[in-house]
Amino acid sequence: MNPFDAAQLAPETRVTICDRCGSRIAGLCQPLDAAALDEISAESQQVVLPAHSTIFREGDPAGKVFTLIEGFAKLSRLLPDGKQQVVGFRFAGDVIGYTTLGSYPFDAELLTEARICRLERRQLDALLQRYPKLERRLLDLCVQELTATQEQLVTVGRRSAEARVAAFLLSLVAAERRRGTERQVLEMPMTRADIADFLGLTLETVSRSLTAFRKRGWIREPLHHRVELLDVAAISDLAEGLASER
Amino acid sequence: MNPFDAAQLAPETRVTICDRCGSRIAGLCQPLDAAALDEISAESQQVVLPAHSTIFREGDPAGKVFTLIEGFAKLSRLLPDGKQQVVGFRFAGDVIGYTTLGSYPFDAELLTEARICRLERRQLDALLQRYPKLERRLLDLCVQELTATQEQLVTVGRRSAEARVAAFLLSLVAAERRRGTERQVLEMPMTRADIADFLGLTLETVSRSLTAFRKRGWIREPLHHRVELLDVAAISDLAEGLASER
DNA sequence: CGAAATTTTGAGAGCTCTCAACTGGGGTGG
DNA sequence: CCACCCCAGTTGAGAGCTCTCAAAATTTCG
Repeated sequence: MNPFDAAQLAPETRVTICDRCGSRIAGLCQPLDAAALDEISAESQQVVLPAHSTIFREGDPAGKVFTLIEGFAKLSRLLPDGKQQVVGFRFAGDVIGYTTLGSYPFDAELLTEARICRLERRQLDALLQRYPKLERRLLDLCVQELTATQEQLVTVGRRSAEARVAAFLLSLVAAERRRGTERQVLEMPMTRADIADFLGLTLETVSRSLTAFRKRGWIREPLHHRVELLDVAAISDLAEGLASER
Repeated sequence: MNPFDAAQLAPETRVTICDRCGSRIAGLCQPLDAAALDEISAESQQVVLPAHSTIFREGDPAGKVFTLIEGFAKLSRLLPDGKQQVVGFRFAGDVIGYTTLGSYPFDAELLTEARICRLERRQLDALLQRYPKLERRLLDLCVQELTATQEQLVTVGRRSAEARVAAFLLSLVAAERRRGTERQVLEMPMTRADIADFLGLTLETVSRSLTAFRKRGWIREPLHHRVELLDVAAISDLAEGLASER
């Protein structure tokens, strides 16, 4: 099931370099010097996986840690009754699957084809011992994730349907900015259902909200899985809960 | 405003011991040896604050880190339109206000009178350098918080009103267990409004749910701010989204 | 080109919110 | 000491937002 266990890693795809991960993006290795990068590179592997691959499932033993070099991923939890809650989307540069728990607390699936750097958890732990800066970096990333998740809790708990979708669009802009590239047309590889499961809505409600934004001239979807924000101010006001007095 | 800046700390309240924090509860100092405890004790202070004190506010410079020794606290964020989202409750043993960001990302208020251990952030950072185990401990705590917040996201995003209240009651049991003490009658110092702001509901809906549980014989509220779960199985089933086939 | 998946749109139902009134307890001031 | 007020909680009725169910339109992909 797990593509990493499938031993289908052709030598060509097993690039042994990870020192480019942190070039423009804020990856795990960012604070490391050249020597440390060499060491971590020797122990990590890069692989390219097709869209919709499963990186790991909730409950799997948390034996590996991943960094998304290129592409998009979705982290989600499943309820007993089958409903899904997306706990976050991940973008190039993000670390996925680091936990001090024994098993992963959520599913991680790719939304697009992606390049991923993977590292054995016990090798990472050894590196943490050797490079204290790395542990600090991990802590920083965890605090950021925690803050983002709390922000998402505010969105889901206290905003109207349209305000949630507006906040989601703004989070795409923030992620784009975090990656350094600031394009007009954003990539939005998630389906309406993914967005709905992230925002605590149904896919129909998400669709209606996006249609409403389009009709108001706030957004444009020039291509499938692409969106351009034409009126960021209006979208921000809506996300903040201010009536559109504009 | 901030009680810690008010310099009203009488010498009596400035106990310089923190080495009892981690006795039965899982505080920050848990992994430290006696020597380290002595050092951290010298640099931290214990204070007792009355109920409803503000520990810090969202946006305040994050200059101190707190450990709740005894009592209950509420962490919340405020939306521009005045609505509040409680991002978590904190119990004895929990660390509050550690962030790598420059300022606190939420308000922290006491629900009850509480004993708190406080430490300058820069002193903590110095300790982190000296005791790597401490940094590891902080990372563990952050991962735990993150996992709990994601679980809360599932609750708020995907469960019905009664299921959310049921999940909240179960989280009280889990917190009680985490503290080591396992009593029948749980302390529940939060108001209906606090619970509502935690669950993304209104206080009326929370009240109606609790009344329904009481009428079904699932819970009992022998005193103000106390609750006893009489039918944990039924409450669990409801929280899981299973219809009460029981 | 055809099948499957995704998205859009519609109509009605239902869950939760909003607004409101009432109750009970605790503190305060006359 | 007691009346009063304020706050927390409860309960009720109606409104509204979002969900559910359904079908059509559109896009993707084999």
